[in-house]
Amino acid sequence: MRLRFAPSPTGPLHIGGVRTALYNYLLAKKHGGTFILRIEDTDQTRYVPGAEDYIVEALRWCGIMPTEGPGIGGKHGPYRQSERKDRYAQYAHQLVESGYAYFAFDSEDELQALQERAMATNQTRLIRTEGKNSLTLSAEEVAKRRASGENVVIRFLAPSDETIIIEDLIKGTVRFDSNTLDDKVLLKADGMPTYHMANIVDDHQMEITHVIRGEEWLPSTALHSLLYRYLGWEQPQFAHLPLILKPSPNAFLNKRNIEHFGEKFSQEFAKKAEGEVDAKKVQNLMIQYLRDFKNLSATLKLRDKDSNLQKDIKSFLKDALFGKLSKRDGARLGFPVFPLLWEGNGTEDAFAGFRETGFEPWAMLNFLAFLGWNPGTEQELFSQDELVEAFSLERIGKSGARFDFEKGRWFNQQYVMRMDNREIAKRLLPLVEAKGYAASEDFLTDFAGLMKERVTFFPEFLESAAYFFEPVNAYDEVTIQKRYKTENKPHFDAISEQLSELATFDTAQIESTIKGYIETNELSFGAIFPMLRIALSGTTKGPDLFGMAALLGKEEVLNRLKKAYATFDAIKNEVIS
RNA sequence: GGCCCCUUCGUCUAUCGGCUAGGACGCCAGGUUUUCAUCCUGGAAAGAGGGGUUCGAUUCCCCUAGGGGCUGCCA
Repeated sequence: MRLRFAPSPTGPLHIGGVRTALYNYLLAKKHGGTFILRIEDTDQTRYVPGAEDYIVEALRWCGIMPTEGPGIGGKHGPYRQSERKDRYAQYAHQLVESGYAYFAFDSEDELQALQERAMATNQTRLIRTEGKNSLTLSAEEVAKRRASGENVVIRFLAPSDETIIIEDLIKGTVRFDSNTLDDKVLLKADGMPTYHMANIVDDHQMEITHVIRGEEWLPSTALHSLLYRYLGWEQPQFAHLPLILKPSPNAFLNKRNIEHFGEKFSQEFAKKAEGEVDAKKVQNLMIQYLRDFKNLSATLKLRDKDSNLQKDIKSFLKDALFGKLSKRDGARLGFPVFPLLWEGNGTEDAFAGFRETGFEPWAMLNFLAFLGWNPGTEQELFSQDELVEAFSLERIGKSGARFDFEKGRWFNQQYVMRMDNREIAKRLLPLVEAKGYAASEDFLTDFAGLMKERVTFFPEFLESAAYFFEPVNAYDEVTIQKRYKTENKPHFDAISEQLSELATFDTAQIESTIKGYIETNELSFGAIFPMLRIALSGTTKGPDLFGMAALLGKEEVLNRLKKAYATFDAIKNEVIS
């Protein structure tokens, strides 16, 4: 079994691509097959420097590295299509010779006119019958045009009156009427193949047995199947994955934020619109539509009585709110749609990454795996090995799955909570150093034990518990004003005193000391605990008070208590005066 | 416009003709707890509509509607 992931280096690899790579990887791994990376860079105009490196780095971070690919090696290389350029032309010409393809010489303008007319009149063969090509021109003319080196492409000659049947491993039997197929370009004027040609040749030569790819390829699979047949090659098995869709609008739209989104969308609309637009009017209309967020798709339906502006706005909102998950959605909705940060050129082209957000790679993959697949059991958390074992194509669903970032958060939280404390400590070390803090691995291990149930993403360890690494710089004044009583000051001093006398400053000792003091003096926990907590951390939120104190250490605790009580009085006095 | 795919709670989904329609995220309520979080218990929440087939349809078929994709010398 040989499977390939074949992205195009036109930008960062997005999350849908990662899922496709994952499914390919899982299936290969499960059946002892080979997982191959192939770079589909046949469009020189869309090549983006750094994109290929990004793809490889992303796969590496995810832990789903191919065993054949560019920079990796393998017997079926090279693995960049630009480096296999020579291989494609001969097959395109072979198809011409065997009558399954033809030369075409149409100019860009002619072609566009033909395509528009074809669409308007539902004809699929206009380019063939009315264009300039080796079917309509004389042999001399064709020879002359080919010799002159003018704009020549090779087009597929779609057959008539055939039914093409694809047995898709996910979608089942899919039928196409060959009369609805148009004559796709196979070999471009620059000598490069199109995706269709390159993909067939490479999959054949690389002995790919299973093509697992996004559903957007399903319509062109009829063409691919025909190409295999006409070239006399056995075709691989196909499996077309359901798409990952944008989050449901009513998952993030609510009464409070429609103004915000109205403003955001109207700015985007203005940027896209040509000519002047009445910004205020656009924004108001958008908000009006958005207000009906519970049945937006009905609201956004175009009506005859709508003005052109209304229609434009509705179309814009429909594109922005429905359909395939796109790179823009991340910035719009505040979550990453790429595995790694992509810096690009300027802010418009920069995108956040799951890695930088603090995701564990396998948590992200576990989350992505469930977007379109499920094991049929109630298990949701899978180790890498378990997922390889459980995965199968049969359990991939047919319908598109909406991206739900909240669920993604939950997956990561589960991973963090289950992670070994020392493992967390090791991962925290570089983050700690980057912040300029000093902490040992042992300290961080205990710290992880205290904090991991309170954290969703790694950076939060340091953000929500910075007080373990630096002095408390702000106290929760509201709570102090409410709960702190100056007359309890002697008690706090006495607690400090008792703590200072502890020989072993551990969680149990600290707990029994403080609790013992409260009980013997008939105080309430509520009068003491919150104040101690604020004294040590500045906030009422946080891990177990005694564990926190133990980790901080006796000296630090006594210092913090001393400093805090002085400040508490000042805060309390401020309020009174 | 044409072609193709899809349709169970807000979201991800289970169900392969017998269903009081199950689970998870999120939400709400309660409990445990020194706070927060975790954890536990409970709750609201779904089979797009219409026809068939069948003793029986969420499950099979058809139509309609809705959603999605493709329709590029992009992949």
